[in-house]
Amino acid sequence: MRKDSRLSRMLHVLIHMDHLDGPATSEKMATMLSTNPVVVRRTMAHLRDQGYVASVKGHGGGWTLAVPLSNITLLDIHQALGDSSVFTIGLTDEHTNCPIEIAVNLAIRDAMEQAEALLLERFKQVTLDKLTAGFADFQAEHHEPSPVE
Amino acid sequence: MRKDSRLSRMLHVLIHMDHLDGPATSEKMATMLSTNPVVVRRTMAHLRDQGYVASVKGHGGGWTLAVPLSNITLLDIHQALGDSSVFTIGLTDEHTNCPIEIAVNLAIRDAMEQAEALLLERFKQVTLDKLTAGFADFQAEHHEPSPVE
DNA sequence: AATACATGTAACTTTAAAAGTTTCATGTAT
DNA sequence: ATACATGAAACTTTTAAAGTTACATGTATT
Repeated sequence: MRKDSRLSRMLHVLIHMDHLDGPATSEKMATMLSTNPVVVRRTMAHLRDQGYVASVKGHGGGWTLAVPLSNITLLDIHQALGDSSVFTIGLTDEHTNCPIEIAVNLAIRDAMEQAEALLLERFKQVTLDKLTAGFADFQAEHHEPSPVE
Repeated sequence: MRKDSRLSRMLHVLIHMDHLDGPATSEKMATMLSTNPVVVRRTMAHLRDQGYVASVKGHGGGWTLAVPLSNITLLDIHQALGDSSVFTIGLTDEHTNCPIEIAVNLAIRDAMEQAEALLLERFKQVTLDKLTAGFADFQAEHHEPSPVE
């Protein structure tokens, strides 16, 4: 089953973006993520729709953070990507009238809902600025002026 | 992403098997699950390998429970199916040397491990006999003698 | 105005793992 | 001998993310 690595990728680039002065192009982000610019634009579009980043077309354009990292949680990004089911485990036909099947699905669903609630709660507790808080290097480089172009 | 419905399906048939006198054939189980006998045998093979069910070839053969439902938990079956990752969320290249990517993956992995631990703990607390404990009907029918063939 | 650059988007193909299918070998009561 | 049932190999199908190709749209720069 193919894994959804969008959350991991987006968090990665968002933090890098915070270390840049100018906008980041899809091309550069794609190189950073070992992927394609179209995949980057497609995924970043979700974050733009929720107001976390902004995009500018044309020469000198690209993507910039619209909100400080301290105001963005893992949950925010997870939900911005469209909170599809986080589990590979699925239930069988939910329109069944077999009491056994209903009882089985109820038990599995209950456990999954509790686990998902915990996952989202953990995601909610972490803002993006905290992820690299342990790395003094990154905090020092943070917003350091540098020549562009 | 295609969901893994094996756990749901196997729990369903295991409980039905407990209500039967003779062995259940892959054919009958497939009909019950709206699928194919080969899919049933392939999945049931995992449970047989772990000793939860037994299979008998030839005329009058089929599948039978090898352990009482009260001795089987959801976790047992989940693990018997091969405890692959329960999340659709994946991490990016784990062999990276980018500190940001490492920090991001660490945070996501940490949350997922906690959530998975809770899921498995919930699975562990439920034995299969408890799933239909609320249905007096099923308990009454339980092991009732009935003519076969 | 022409050009180079960058996003926006449509319309595909590829990928991975469960699920589904076909076919036949093997084993076992009657 | 026969009918029945599992075991297993060797496929195809399914699903959504990922990857790709191609082009339209918009915007600084010269």
